[in-house]
Amino acid sequence: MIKPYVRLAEGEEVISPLQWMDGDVSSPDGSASVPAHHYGAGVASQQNREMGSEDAEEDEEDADEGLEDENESRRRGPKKKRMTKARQERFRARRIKANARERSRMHGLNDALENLRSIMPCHSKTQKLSKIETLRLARNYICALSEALEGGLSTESRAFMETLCKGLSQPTTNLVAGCLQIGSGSSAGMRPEDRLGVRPPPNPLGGMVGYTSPGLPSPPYGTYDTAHMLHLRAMKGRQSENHSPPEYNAGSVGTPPYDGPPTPPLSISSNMVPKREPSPHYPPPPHQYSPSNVDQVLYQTQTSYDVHLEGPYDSYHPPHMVPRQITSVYRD
DNA sequence: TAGGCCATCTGGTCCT
DNA sequence: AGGACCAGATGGCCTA
Repeated sequence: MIKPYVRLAEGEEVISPLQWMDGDVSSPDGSASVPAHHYGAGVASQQNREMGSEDAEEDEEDADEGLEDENESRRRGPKKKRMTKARQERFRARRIKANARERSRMHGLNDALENLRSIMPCHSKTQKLSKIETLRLARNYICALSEALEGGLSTESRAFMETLCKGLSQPTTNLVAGCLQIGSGSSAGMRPEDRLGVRPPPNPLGGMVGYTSPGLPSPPYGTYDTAHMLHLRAMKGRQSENHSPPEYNAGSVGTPPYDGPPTPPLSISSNMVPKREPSPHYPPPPHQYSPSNVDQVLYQTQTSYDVHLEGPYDSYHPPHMVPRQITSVYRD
């Protein structure tokens, strides 16, 4: 199937769906006619409504003409300019340019997000964090590092991990936990391009082989929130040191207290321990590769989330979202 | 099939 | 007038 949205290479010409609709070109990728609606965004319908074919527009104009004249004397403000053909052309050209700019703006935004992903404590090219999770993790990372810098938190502590994982979906939490676990372990068997980038915090739990608990609470659903604990700790720290990160200053002006998404609490006891039969992807056949920490982490990430949630998934983070294409990590 | 994520188009608003 | 930014709408892709 043809992908309607393809990020163009530099210098590649952007073909507008407007041109497309006019039948100027066959399709963006040069292939045979792809329906205009493949450009999404209700483009076809919206365009028909707002710009549409010249004929449709002229007809509409004619139809509105009477009404306009009738109301013209009563209406305030500048007189609406008649949509001449020339104006339509200009409008169309402007719209096409604006679309291109918007595309490139969004690409720039995505590039920046990609840069952000690349410096996250858990970075993998094969398992991309979603935009929202990237931002949340970044925020947590900054907070965690701030606390570490200010001496209030060891990068090897559970609290660091908790701060890092606060408000993240469980799959992302698993991934982060797994990455931190790998940090002190070997990366044998990993492809360079797939290596999970592990930054400052080494294994927060002292290099345990079987990472069984990220140190997150496991209360009954809805009765406990790590944010509370962090908040309390921060409050306590502020009393003694008075230099908590802004986020934890309850009465601080500016950044409001962070209300994480309604992610169900995590289960300490079983968060990273698969409880069901191994997936067909793990352990791997010996002739393909030998199991490594990465495999275990990926396997755990794949298999743990659907058995450890104690409450309903929040609507933003169903368990399947974050570990995308995870099974393809070692496939050629 | 549902739901999340994503890219894109679009019109509105603000600014230069 | 035109560009940047934003949010809403829409439809495709992907996974469970």
